[in-house]
Amino acid sequence: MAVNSTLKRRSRIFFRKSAEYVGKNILGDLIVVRRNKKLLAGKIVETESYLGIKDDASHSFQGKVTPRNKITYGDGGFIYVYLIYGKYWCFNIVVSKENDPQTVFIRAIEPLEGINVMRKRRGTDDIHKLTNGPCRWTQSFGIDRSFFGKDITLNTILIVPQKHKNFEIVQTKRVGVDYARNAKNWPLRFYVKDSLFISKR
DNA sequence: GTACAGATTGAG
DNA sequence: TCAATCTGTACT
Repeated sequence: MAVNSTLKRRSRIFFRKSAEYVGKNILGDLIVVRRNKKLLAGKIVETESYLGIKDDASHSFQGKVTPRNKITYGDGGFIYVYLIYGKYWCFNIVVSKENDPQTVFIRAIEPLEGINVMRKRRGTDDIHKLTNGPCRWTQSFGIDRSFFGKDITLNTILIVPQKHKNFEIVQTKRVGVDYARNAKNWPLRFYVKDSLFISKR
């Protein structure tokens, strides 16, 4: 995979679908980041969907708007990153259409290219600990506030669709949202069955 | 201006 | 099991 090549990628039309649809259908796809002549790539193996206004685990529950989450009310296909615990970056793709603030949270990746860069950034050689968590893979891929608002259909960061997906999808409740009253048990976490690269629990 | 929670991680 | 670490948000 060359740094400057044109890659087939998921389009605006795809990201205007629902969070459940996108969350399930990007499993097995590749995520590619190309910056500073470096190419990093991996297979998406775990996602969660957040349904927005009706979802009390979502940052935009009941139509709440803040400077931080405003972008989730915009068009699908843009990136929403936020800092958590003062040190980690969480990565989301805004999906659906304007004024419907649904998001897809990417929780884990299987590393494919740029593995030595990832090892250096993470400070470990263990390939299973580079990208098996929502803030671990962002660290490996160098995702930070500079990605906020980026268009995921352009060239810096993009999703490459894969045709042949020979795996089963496991669907469970989401991680770390027990504070949600109604939505905490909604089955909106999706992962590739038997993948060695999903987050623990 | 102050207070405080947090879609996690890593050490113990 | 539990503290790190600091921004965004809500409050005075």
